[in-house]
Amino acid sequence: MVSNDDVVRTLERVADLLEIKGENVYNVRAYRSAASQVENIGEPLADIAAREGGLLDLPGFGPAIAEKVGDLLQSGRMGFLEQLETDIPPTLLELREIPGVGPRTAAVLWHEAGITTVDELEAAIRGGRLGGLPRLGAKTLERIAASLDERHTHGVKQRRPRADVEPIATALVDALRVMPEACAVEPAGSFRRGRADLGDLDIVVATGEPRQVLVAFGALPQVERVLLRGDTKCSVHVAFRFQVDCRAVAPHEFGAAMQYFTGSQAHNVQLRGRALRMGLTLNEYGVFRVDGGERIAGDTEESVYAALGLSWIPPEQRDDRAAVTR
DNA sequence: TTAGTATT
DNA sequence: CATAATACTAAA
Repeated sequence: MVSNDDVVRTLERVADLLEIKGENVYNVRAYRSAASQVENIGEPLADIAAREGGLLDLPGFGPAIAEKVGDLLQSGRMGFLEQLETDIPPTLLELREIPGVGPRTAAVLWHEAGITTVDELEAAIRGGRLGGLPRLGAKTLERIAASLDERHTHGVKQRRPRADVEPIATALVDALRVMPEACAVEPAGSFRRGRADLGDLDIVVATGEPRQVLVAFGALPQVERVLLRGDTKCSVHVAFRFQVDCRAVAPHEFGAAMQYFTGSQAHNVQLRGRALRMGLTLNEYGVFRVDGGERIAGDTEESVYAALGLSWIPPEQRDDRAAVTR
């Protein structure tokens, strides 16, 4: 019995391999989009496939993907994926998990250096035989080496249960709120959306003195290490080497910044697509008219949604099912 | 100036 | 024909 989750994982694997293969972005996107549709369906795909219209009724499913998923549901296998896996070593997918190595770099390592596994990459870097590859300069190799070291000492970066993050989030937010320069402080990201597992924590601070606030943030007692600090953002590690990003924004941009940093990514893409269809553009600084560039919203989250003709959507519902299209 | 990666 | 926008770094 092939579950919907199995289908999602298979489609995503196909997309990842196609991406390394260098397939055109729309083709890759089609598989990702089909996967995300399946994620949001409560009903077993096998039932949908069995009735009239079948899988073609699903948004994001055309004849090509419907046929391949049909194979998978019937036989538990997808010939197309198996063929891809013979063309492209699937171990390349593990390379992509190294920070700084994306699909293009994985492809270069494979084609130009015959590297298909993390171990081979490590050996090649230590042996200094990765010089002169296209787009792989000294700095980039250094960064990859550092990522590999981090992987050895601390393992692969893992998500934390919400209960682990909650106390530290509260402490950091409270500490920021005490600062006189901070006009408003709110956690954003997946934390604000109420997710159970968190990859990192985003905190947005409205302030007229970003530098002061970010320096003070980096000096808080909960902070174990400052990863980077600029004029708009300070990234740190707290306990468990959990990453927290503090973002300083101008007070009148707080609403747009909260909207952007709360996400989800899929939700932001939908909102921005809707904005374009209305002759508007949305970014983390506000809502603007495409022609003229006049700013029409962004002080508050409500104003952002209102400018797009929507009522405010609770963060918990900001996924790709939120009704923002049309 | 362009490419690639990362971020929501 | 086809889902957004921005920031940053390194390479060329």
